[in-house]
Amino acid sequence: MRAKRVLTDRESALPALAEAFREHGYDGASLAVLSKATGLGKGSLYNFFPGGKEEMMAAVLDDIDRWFADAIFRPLEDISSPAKAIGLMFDVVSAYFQSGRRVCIIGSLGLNAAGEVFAARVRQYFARWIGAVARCLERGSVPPALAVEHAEEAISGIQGAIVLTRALGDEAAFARVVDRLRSSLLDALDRSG
Amino acid sequence: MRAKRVLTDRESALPALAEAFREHGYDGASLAVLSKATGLGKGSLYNFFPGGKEEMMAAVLDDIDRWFADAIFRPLEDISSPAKAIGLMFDVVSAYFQSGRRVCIIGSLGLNAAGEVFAARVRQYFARWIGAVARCLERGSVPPALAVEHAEEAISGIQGAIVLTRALGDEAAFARVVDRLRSSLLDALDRSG
DNA sequence: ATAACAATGTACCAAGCGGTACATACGGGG
DNA sequence: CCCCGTATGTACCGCTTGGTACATTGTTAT
Repeated sequence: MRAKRVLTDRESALPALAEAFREHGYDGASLAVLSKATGLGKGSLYNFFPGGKEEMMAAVLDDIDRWFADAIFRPLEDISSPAKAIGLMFDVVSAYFQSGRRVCIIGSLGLNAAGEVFAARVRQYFARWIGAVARCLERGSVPPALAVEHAEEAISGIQGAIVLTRALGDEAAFARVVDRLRSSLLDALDRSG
Repeated sequence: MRAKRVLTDRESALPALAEAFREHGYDGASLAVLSKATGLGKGSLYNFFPGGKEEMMAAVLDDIDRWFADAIFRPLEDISSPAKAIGLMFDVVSAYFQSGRRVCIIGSLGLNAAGEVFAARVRQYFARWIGAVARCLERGSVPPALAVEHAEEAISGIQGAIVLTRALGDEAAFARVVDRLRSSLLDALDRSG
């Protein structure tokens, strides 16, 4: 049994790390915070992540990438009906961001200098997401240029909805904005299909 | 000459402080950063802002509030043509955020735990902005409920455009998203007027 | 039972943090 | 010209930071 020889592996610490980075940002998430969030001492943390904070954040980003690929990008390709795929995406995203209470780590990384180290990953995350949505719209006969524009509108709009919801402390605002985005994309599919 | 008796007053330090907070966030903007950004030593900084970092940020927020009231909210009320007022707002906002290169301090304050102290101001900033846009749309005969929804769409969309633009490092994305928002609001005015 | 090794807690480090104290430099009003 | 309050640089404070070192534990294979 080589695989499960350890009681705790770094994988199982990722969700707690992600939540800590989410709530405090990269700067604000001190090792004390990360230690309390995971229940792991500094010794264990540095055993699993020899590269320190930066490696922890990198692992969290990898985890998020994997999750998005599975839960968002792949369905956008696989589901035969583009309208259904888009609708599902908004549902899944709303749940993931807990109607805007939960911050998008990657989006907020791009906002200040602390995240510059991860700039390439941040860019790739958004580019992949926009690309996936645009390709899905194209499958629904939306012209390529218009598809990209709608995809940008959607991803940008979701990020804005998170900012607005956190600022107002009003989850209903998230629902309103996201529903409007959903309608806009579905309308585009209707008109083109 | 009572007014100009001092060589440097706290007012003149505000732009540099704002830029520092903008680029590094509240946590990331250490006193060393703020000192270098303003060219003032710690002595002077604490002479002007006895309350330390928190008072500096509060002063910056006051300054921003004042600027928005003058450059955004008042024109939204005063300009007789709602369509012109909305168009101007998007122009002014695009310039202010430098097509998305510049972060919205207040929006990003809401995103992590460091900004919790300022939660009330953050909420007020967004509520006022949405209110001003909504009232302007109502002046153009857009029904109240729809006006609020469009106003939310605009403010939320602008915040999202900033996030997206910073993430992609692509100012053109900001222009595309914001133009789309502008059209959406002007269309609503057209349909209702 | 024991050897080998991963996992962990603790002590420690230099550097940086926000903030304070204070002696000095400065400049306008008497 | 001097005086007094403001402005400023510097030294310093206690504390936290990210990170390291290491001795100890716990587990597993032999």
